[in-house]
Amino acid sequence: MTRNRLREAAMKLFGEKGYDGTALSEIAKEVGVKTPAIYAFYENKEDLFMTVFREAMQLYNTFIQELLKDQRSFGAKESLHRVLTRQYEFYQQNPEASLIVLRYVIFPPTFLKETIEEAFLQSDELLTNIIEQLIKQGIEEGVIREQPVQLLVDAFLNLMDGLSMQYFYYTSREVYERKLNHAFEMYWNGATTR
Amino acid sequence: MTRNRLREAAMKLFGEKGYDGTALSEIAKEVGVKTPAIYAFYENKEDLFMTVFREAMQLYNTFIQELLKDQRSFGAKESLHRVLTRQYEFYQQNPEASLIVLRYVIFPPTFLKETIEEAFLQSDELLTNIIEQLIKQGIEEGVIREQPVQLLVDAFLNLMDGLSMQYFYYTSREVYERKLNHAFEMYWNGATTR
Amino acid sequence: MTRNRLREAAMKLFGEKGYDGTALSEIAKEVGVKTPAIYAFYENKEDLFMTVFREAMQLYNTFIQELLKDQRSFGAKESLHRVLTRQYEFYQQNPEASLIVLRYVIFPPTFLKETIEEAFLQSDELLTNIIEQLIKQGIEEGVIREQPVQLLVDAFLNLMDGLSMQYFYYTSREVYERKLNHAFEMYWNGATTR
Amino acid sequence: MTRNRLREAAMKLFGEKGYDGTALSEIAKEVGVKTPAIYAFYENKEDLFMTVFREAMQLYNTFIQELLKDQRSFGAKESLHRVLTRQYEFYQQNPEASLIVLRYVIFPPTFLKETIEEAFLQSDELLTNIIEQLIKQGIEEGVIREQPVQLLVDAFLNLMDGLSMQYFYYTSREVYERKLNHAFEMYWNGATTR
DNA sequence: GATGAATGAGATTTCATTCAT
DNA sequence: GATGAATGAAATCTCATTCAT
Repeated sequence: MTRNRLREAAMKLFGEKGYDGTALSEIAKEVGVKTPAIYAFYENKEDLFMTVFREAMQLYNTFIQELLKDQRSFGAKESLHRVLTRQYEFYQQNPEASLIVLRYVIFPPTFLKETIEEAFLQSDELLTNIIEQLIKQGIEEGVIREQPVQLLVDAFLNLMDGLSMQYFYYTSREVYERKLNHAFEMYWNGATTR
Repeated sequence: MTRNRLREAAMKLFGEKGYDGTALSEIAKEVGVKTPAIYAFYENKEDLFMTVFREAMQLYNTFIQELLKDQRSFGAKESLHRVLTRQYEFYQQNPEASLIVLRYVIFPPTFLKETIEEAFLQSDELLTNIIEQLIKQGIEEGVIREQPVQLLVDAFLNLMDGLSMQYFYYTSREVYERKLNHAFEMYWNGATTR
Repeated sequence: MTRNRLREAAMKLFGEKGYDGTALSEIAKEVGVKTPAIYAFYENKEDLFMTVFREAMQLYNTFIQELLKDQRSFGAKESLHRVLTRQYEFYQQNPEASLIVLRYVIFPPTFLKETIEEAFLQSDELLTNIIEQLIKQGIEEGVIREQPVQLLVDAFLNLMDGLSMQYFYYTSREVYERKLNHAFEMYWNGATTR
Repeated sequence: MTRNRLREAAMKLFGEKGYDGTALSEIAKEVGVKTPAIYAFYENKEDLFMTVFREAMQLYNTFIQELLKDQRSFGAKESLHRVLTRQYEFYQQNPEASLIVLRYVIFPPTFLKETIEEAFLQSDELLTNIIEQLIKQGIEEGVIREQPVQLLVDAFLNLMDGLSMQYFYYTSREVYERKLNHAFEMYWNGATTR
């Protein structure tokens, strides 16, 4: 139990204050335990961090893999829009994991720059594939205008990245939802046949 | 001189390794000076950081203000596209300042969360105004289809944010330029009259 | 144990060399421990000092309170003389605590001027009351000549203060005892009926 | 000029905050000059302190020597009382020097314990002599009762020491003057023929 | 599993002092 | 005389980590 509570506290604090900005003692205190207790479960700070990061990354990966299941059930437009809302839901339901992923993908601590880049490229690739399929589906369906797939994919991924950043610095829910819908609407305007 | 070289070294290191991850001794060593020399020029670590952050923020603000000058000289489409390429140039020409702004706007050290948020909201507002004007101009010119301005603005800002994030984790120049152009093309498809 | 030994070493060194003149490393070394060990028991230097000062002050207060118990058992003359000898004994048996009280009552470190003044005024008041009672007792007994009580109290307290100072700069035992007895004899000459 | 202003600032600060508690930079700032300027006039911190201490000690010595001049002009009672009031005046007119003398006679910094003890014993001896003469004069005059001179001297010096201490921890003027007069009155009661 | 005690390494900061200008 | 720049030494304090219990 303590093991998990430590991991959760670490996830929260590493996300909020960063790896160097978080002392093991803070994590221990959050759990109501003394610092050395951490070493009963984790080899050292790095190990705890890696555990946390892996878990966050895995949650994120799972989320992306689940995007696959939805696919064929809806039309392309709804599917793409759902990708955005589900990303949004994921952020809301896993705020700490999301923060970790975002933070350390952009700003990895020196000692695991490479590990993180690899881990992330994988899920980035998977996501790219999913989007690509949805778009192809849309083209097949005739709702998306015939045009280079990469153009549509790049733009959509860009849209997702923009929304990710905005999620973490605009706190207001309404503002964010408006931005999400506006961004998608414009995208769809550009993508759709008319 | 030393004062400036310290500031530059600090900008580089705070950007790369974060506030807590950067020791004053590293900054001093980079400049070829002993740690206490820093205190001849800056009150303490926080002061040095704030100086660095303010400078970076000011460079960024200046960049945004200069976007204004371009405005009427081109058509709306070119103007908007130029906003993106100039942002790109700014990142290339001021890689350290950009990194600082991006990093600390999203992940401020606890002790200056508020200061940073304020500072950033200002330039965000200015940027929003500029984009809004360009879009209105485009509507007047008849090249942008009549539709709610906020829709167009939100989507464009989202696009810029997406590109900002991508700039810092896709190192390849070609990939980035492709993404920039694709994102803009899709945007313009959605915005333009046809 | 270490906690107490640190407190004792601190009491000794703070008394001898002053707050600013004593490095935590000296205190640690005296106890045979490394400096950071101090932080396992005391929050910081100030905390250690305050602990030490409070303890010294409390020893002193206890000493004063115990003066009360003696009271009625002897005649006024012997009682007053005993006050002096017991103060003397207290200094001898608690040389470090005495030094701390004396030193920091007169020369408090800036950061606790007020705390110390308050703490001291309390015991000063108690002492005043005790002396006052002894003197009234003496007047009742008829051994002290009828005269304003405050006159007798002020003079006696002054005498005690004088002896306190002298205790710390005349090291010789004989000299001190002579001075004590002379001072008291003269006092009594002035106080007594004849 | 700067030399003197530095000495004055040092006297004030060394008196208030102690040798270790006073940074050269504070002294310099008080004078409106940068720290290294001090080294144009004084070899180092110790030198500055010793200059200050010597000056204070010399003022004190001068004061004691001037007590001699008064001597035969008044009766013994008035002379002795004048010793106290002049000591009081000295404290009032030279608060900083007095504080220095008092502080470092009781609590010398380790590096000049011996120097200070010597310096002080001299003036202590001189003072003792003066008091002794006044008392002998009083006995000759017949106003002081025949009794061992040392008894009277010890008691009087004790009285002076008590008043010195009290001067520095009772701030109120009225209280101090009352205490002075009361202490002397009692002393005189014990000393005088009746 | 958990903790108290302790430490080594190192971080920030202060300060007396030097030196070239 | 005075200062700006710099430093060595050292002080306070933090923190990850170890180890015996």
